[in-house]
Amino acid sequence: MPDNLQLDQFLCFSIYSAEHTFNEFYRPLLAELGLTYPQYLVMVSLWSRDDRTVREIGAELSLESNTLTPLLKRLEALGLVSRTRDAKDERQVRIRLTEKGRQLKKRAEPVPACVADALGLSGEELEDLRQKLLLVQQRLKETMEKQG
Amino acid sequence: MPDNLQLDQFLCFSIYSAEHTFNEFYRPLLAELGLTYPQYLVMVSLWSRDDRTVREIGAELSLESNTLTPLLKRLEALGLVSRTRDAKDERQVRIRLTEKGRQLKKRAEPVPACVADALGLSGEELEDLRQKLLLVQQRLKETMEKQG
DNA sequence: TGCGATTAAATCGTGTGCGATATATCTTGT
DNA sequence: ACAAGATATATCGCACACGATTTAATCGCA
Repeated sequence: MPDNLQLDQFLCFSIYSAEHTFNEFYRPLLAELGLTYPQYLVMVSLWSRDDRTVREIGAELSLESNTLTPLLKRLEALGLVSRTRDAKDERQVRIRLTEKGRQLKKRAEPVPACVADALGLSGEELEDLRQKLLLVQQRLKETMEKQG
Repeated sequence: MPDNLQLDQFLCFSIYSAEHTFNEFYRPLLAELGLTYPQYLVMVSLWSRDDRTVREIGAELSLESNTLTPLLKRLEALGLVSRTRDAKDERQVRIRLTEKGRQLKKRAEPVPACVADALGLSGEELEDLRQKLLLVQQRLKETMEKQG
C-alpha cells in the first residue's frame, strides 16, 4: 500500500534540510567574522541601509523583537552596532552601525562569491529557484490568511 | 556602485525565509497533534520504519544525539515512543512507537494534503523544486568536503 | 587476552525562534 | 486635557540546533 507520509516526498523537508546545510556551509565563513548566520543577516541588512528601527529590521527578516532584541544586544556587545531610543518616538530603538560594524563589511564582501562558487549555478537558475521559493511562501501565506 | 550584499539576492535567505513560513504554516496543524515540526519529522520517520536507533533516525533527519536525545525524551513523555537500550549492543537506544504513537498516524494523514492544497503546485513542479534543492545541498556538501 | 581506538548516546553551554505577556510611549476621540 | 486603544520594544519560558565534551560499550589487533 502506498504511503504518502514519506519524508523524502516532503517539500518542507527539502527546505528544512537545505536550510541546515546552508547554515553548516556558512558557519566557518562567518566564524571568521565572529558572527552567527542570523547576526550576519542583520549586518547585511544594516550594510544596505543603516540607522533603522528594530521593527524595520524585523520586517525585512521576518523576525520580531523577542528574537531580535537579544540578538541586537549581542551585536552591541561585539561593538558592531549601537542601540539608542529614538528622541522623536521613545518607543522605538534605532540600530546604527559603529565604525567597527562598517569596517566588517569589507571582510564580509567575499562571502557571497564563496557560496556562488560552491553552488555553481547560473544567475538564471538561481533567480528561478528564488522565484519558486517566493511563490511557495506566497501560497502558504495566502492560505494562512484565508483560514485565519 | 552595485552592492552584491543584498538580502533579496541571497538564495540562502530565500531558503531561510521559506523554512520559517513552512514552520508557521505547519504549527497550527501540528498543534492539533500535540507535536512541534521536528517532532513531527521524527514521527513520520518512525511511521515509515519503526524500531530504529537514535543514530539511524539522526542519519535520516541530519540531526545528532545532542538534538535528538532531548526531543525523543519529550516524545517519550508524551507516550508516543519508548526508548530502550539494545540488548545486543548496549550503546544503542532503540526507539519504538507505542500504540498511542501508531494511532497518531491516522490523525496525521490529512496533513500532507493540506500543504499540497496550499501550494497548488503540480507533482512535476514539486519534484523539480525538490531536485533543485537537493542539488544545492549536494554542491554545498561537496565543497565542504573538498575544503575540509 | 587485553588495551587502545572507535562508536553511540548523553550532557553542557550558547544562540536562535516564537507564543504569550509586560512595560512604556504615542495616538485618537471626545 | 485625558482615558482608551494602539504601537514598539523587552521579558519569559520552552523547544530546537549544534560545537564540544563525557560516559559507556564494543571492536580490533597485537
